[in-house]
Amino acid sequence: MRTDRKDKRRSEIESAALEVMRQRGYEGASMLNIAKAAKASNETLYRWYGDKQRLFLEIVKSNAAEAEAALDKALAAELPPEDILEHMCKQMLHLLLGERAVALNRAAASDASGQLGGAIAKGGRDRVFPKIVQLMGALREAGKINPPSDEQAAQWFLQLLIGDLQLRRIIGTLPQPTRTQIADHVDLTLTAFYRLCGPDQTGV
Amino acid sequence: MRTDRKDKRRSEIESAALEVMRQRGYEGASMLNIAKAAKASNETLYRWYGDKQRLFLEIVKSNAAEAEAALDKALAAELPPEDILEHMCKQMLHLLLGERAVALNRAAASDASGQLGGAIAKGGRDRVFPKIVQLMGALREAGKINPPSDEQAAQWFLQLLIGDLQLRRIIGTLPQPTRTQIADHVDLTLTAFYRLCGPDQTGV
DNA sequence: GTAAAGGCGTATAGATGTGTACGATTTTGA
DNA sequence: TCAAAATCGTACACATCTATACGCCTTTAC
Repeated sequence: MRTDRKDKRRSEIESAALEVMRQRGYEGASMLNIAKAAKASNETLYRWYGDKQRLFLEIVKSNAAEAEAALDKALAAELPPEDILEHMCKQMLHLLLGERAVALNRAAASDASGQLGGAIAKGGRDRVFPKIVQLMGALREAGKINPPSDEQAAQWFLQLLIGDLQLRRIIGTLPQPTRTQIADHVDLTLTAFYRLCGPDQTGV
Repeated sequence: MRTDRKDKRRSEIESAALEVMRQRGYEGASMLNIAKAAKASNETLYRWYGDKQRLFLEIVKSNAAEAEAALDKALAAELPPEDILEHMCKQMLHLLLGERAVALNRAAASDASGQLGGAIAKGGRDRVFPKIVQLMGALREAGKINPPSDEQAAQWFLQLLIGDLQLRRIIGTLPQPTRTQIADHVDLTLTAFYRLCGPDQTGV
């Protein structure tokens, strides 16, 4: 199989895995079910991935790579930092509350070994947080915020942005938000964030 | 079996179920494994609960009842509302980041039907949120905060308090916090919260 | 063009889970 | 005390999953 065809096949299989997982949960996403859904042989799945855990590990990794690229693109834009922040808010909410991330987090919650969770953290929060700290530094230097520290600002920002939304998505009590809902939530978040970290704070 | 013995047995079985779930995940927590751990017969488990999902539904319900009672007790204390708030912070963090709640949320994340998640929300957030709104009202009347609305204050409060801590616990990348860590986080949360909603806000 | 490699579909052995059944033992209730 | 009910331990039929194997067919490499 040529490299590009093989890459395409891998991504098809991984999409199928996520789709089965979405419909039947991590438990129901057996290698057999995934193979059927992808019209692949389970022998191929075992040859390529070894076992179910490593299959999902691969998915986590490629998902993290995509997400990081999207964020980097937003961060590299030639815009004032407050516009970048707003843009990043929307992107992160779409990413974190979308079907893929939700499915992967569910898989991680189902995985008693903690390997999937570790991979998600390593490819996700651990990579993203420093970038947000940097962005906070840029905002501070632009006089937009005046937080106790950039790290503290980043932490508050993330808490206000995500809060328990992701968890509620994962346990299935919150539907995927529409673009409008995301925009509204971003407005609220930014209002609160600038109120909390704005430069016009008394007693800082 | 006398009622009190039966209640005790039920709670033993439910504890065993959570312990097996903690060690082997929702997938590994089969009725057989739970029965072995509880030294019960699987016939008894099926007679009492019907199936695995309903077993965990029962656990969710009894856990929610306990949690609500604890919160009510804190809320009913004869203290100024800001002391009640601080007390409630600690209690909620202990509750939400403790082994029981984490295990149940993992189970809900593994449950494709969404029933467990629904039960958790119904017994948890849906009940707790109005109480926090009420507490926010008391804080506002006491002149401690001046938020856009009590609901908004409650939402910001919850976001600042919990943020992504619960999710990180659930995917296994955050250990159970110590009492000291919880106290520190409560301090930070309250600082941020009063900064965000305090009465000395400009431009409210 | 042809041989090698690899995927597909199916088959398989072994392990495990679900839900039920049944005798032996214990507990309950009168 | 004694009969009824319930639990325990074990067994069972049935289904499913894991991981591997093999023949068939397509794709790749030379």
